[in-house]
Amino acid sequence: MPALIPNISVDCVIFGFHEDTLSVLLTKRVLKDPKSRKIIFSDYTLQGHHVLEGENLEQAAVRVLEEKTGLGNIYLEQFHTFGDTDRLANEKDWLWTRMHYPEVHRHVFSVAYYSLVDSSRFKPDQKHPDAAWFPVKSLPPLGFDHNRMIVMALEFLQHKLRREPVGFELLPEKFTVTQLQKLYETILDTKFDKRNFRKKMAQMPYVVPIREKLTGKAHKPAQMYIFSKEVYEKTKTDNNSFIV
Amino acid sequence: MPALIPNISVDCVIFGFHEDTLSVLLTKRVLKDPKSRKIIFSDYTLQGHHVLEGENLEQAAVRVLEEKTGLGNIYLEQFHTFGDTDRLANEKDWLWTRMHYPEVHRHVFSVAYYSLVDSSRFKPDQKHPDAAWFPVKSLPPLGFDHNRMIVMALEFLQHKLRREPVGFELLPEKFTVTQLQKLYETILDTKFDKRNFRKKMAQMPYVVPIREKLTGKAHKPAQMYIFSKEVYEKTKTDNNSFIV
DNA sequence: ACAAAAGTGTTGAGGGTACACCCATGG
DNA sequence: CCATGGGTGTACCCTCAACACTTTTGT
Repeated sequence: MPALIPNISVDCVIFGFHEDTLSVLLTKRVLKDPKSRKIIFSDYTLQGHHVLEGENLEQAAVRVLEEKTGLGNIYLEQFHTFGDTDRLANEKDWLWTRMHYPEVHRHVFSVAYYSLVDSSRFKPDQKHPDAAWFPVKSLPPLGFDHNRMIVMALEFLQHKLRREPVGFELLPEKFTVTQLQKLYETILDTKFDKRNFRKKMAQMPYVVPIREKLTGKAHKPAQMYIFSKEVYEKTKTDNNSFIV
Repeated sequence: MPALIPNISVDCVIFGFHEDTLSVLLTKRVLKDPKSRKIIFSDYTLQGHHVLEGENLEQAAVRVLEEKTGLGNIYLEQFHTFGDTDRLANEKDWLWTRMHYPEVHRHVFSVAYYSLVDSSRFKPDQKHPDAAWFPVKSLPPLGFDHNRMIVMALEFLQHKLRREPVGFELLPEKFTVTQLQKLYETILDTKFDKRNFRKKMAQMPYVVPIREKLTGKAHKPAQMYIFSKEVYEKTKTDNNSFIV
């Protein structure tokens, strides 16, 4: 493994959607006293790592995703770079950093990405025991400036969602209209009329009904759809405000 | 002056608006053979510089603007960070960099900002003889990956302009509706109906008519307006798609 | 008087919003 | 048979787009 660049890192705000809730994937961080093994503090952080020598920025983000979740081929978008000198002002963060990465500088610039994951693809278990989903609305104490990063990532996601059909990245391949509507309502923090929402969908050629229904529920089975990226690319205009 | 951080720079895409044209402020770059003083090559670059030790990112961008144009208090917005390993792949760029900043690394990460300037505030002259405005539509040969940066900056500006009233930053304090319309048409590359455009303006309480008319032209004098940031902040909603 | 840009209202079409009931299934 | 979410159509309003002529000045 090449050396890491001591003053540049990437952080990933990984969004997932479960049970009508938008969540972020966080990793538990624990600092123990090296001698007594007593826990000095513990909190959570985003998935992040320093960029390696000879590595492109985006490669670094992809690598972080892959290492921390095992997932590949994920929607990823850079949204902001954080470079204040006081990013590591909190003594806890500096202590932790020095302990784990002694070569790292005091002033680290972090390029932040957000990514959208079909959360059924990642259950925190097995090889990634410290990762867990937390609802955006009730986050645990976070290290570094990661609170600010999540808030900002959410704003970027909201803007993006209004302009382009990225919501599908958060759903399983096959989904129902109600699932999609819930997703939009949750992320944009609004309510939509069921009939009007379905009318919108009906106008989008890239939301394609398939010969399958969601059965097993104590009500009428729901028609399932897939998102066709191919149709979307062919039919999109620059005029596409997706919703609202 | 503190040492510069050898692998992090900021670049500023400075937009100005003159004579119904959107322009970018570029600086002439010349590389001469140190012995013969013969010109090896010459082209243009954006305004940029490395971040200094102990300096925040945004501070660095403000400093670059101030040093290169003498202007302060300018609209500034970060839009993307460029970090490909081959950013300095072009031999010219590497040659020039080594000559002027021997301490700089081969892999430099550049945080790019765009800024909007009332172009009447900066005429390239006096203390900044190498800076000049170039229409976005006809740029000279550019160094580094600055072409890509400008293209991307323009896309961000277009999105921003549709959502928020930032166009005023490119105009003098007092302006006419026609000037504003031309600005929107130029940046968004469309045409608007004069009457419909004026109706939109009339609905915006923060575009305030003043007791002054633009005289001296061989036609009916035009009403002048100012942009009230104060009124805007008080009346804005999250629902503000500004134009189109 | 003429050129040149400023300024001004109306109409029609389309899209968005509001709203209530029946349907198919599992338990 | 009942509870649960799935699925459907219409009427109104408001916003957006299209369109042509008069006004005021400088030369």
